[in-house]
Amino acid sequence: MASFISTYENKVDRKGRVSVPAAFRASLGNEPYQGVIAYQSLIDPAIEGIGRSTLDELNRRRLDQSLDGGDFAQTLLGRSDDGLVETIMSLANELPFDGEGRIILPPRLCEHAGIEDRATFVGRGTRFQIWGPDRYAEYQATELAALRAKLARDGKQ
Amino acid sequence: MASFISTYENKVDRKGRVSVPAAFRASLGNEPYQGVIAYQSLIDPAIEGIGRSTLDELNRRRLDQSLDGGDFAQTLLGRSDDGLVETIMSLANELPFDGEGRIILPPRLCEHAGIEDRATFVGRGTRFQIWGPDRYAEYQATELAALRAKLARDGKQ
DNA sequence: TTGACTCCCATAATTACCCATGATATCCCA
DNA sequence: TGGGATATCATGGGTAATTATGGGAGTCAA
Repeated sequence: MASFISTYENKVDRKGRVSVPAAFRASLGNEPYQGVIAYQSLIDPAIEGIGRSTLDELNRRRLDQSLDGGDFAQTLLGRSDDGLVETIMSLANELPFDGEGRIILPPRLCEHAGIEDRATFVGRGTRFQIWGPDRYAEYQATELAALRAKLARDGKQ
Repeated sequence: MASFISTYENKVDRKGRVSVPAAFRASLGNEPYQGVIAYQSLIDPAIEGIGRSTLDELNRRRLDQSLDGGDFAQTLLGRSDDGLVETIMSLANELPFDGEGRIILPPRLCEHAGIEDRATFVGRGTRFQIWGPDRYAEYQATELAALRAKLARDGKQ
């Protein structure tokens, strides 16, 4: 089970390459395919990252579900739900590691996240995110303040 | 498990050929038959695509289901459901790859999807779609807006 | 012959693979 | 415990392979 924790800031070089933090790579472990799946967050101005095996498992279960359920029309025409999974699939990119554990961030994703020459990798447990460093600093400050306020409120009751 | 992800826009040349994105071809993997199964979507103005093995798996399960039910007439004469799957089978085309991984889109399908000189391949996980680029841009914008609205609503609760 | 299609080759751009470096962290042994 | 030797990591650049795309020669049927 992949567990992504901590935060790392790495450089994006002229070819658009970034090193995925070694700890994250280790967390992806012995997956036969070496790389990550990345897609734009629909909530934050950031990139979401997961392991390839997580994606395959998700698709396998979806296919089994429709076939086992005898819902063959769904297998052929899709749209089992609100379309969230299918939309993510269309937005997702397969980013293989090079020999040094780097990936190339597609321009579309960099634009969405406001990433230029530096990228912040943020562990989120089962997934991770990639942010533009400035935006992330700002976001994190807000997030922490909100959480502290919430805890203070709950503590008083 | 074949996982079709990401979105690619490729040219349709004068002979009607389009390159199937290399990532999709890799996803079809070592299937003995090199090519794709394509049929018109009954929901979207687009072409649906799956691998040969997915089609075979689907039909095998349909056969199992009717045989297990002891409904041999159905096995031989058909019409197990509302006819939807059987209609799709009649609409489906087997499109082989040429040496460079291209396919030729049948005129009927191009018409249905509004494809002329460019085609957008959209990964949908277990299947993929082929759209006319303009129509897809429009469709995706709507789809994303709806999802964001839904996520924002759910988040507030 | 005229199309329609398949196979083969050419090319430009992009991407993957290889090796090199400095910095940091880790190990090992006195 | 100290300090040199050894890995590991992030980073940079050059070269080879792959991809998307275009066109021509050959094949088959009408």
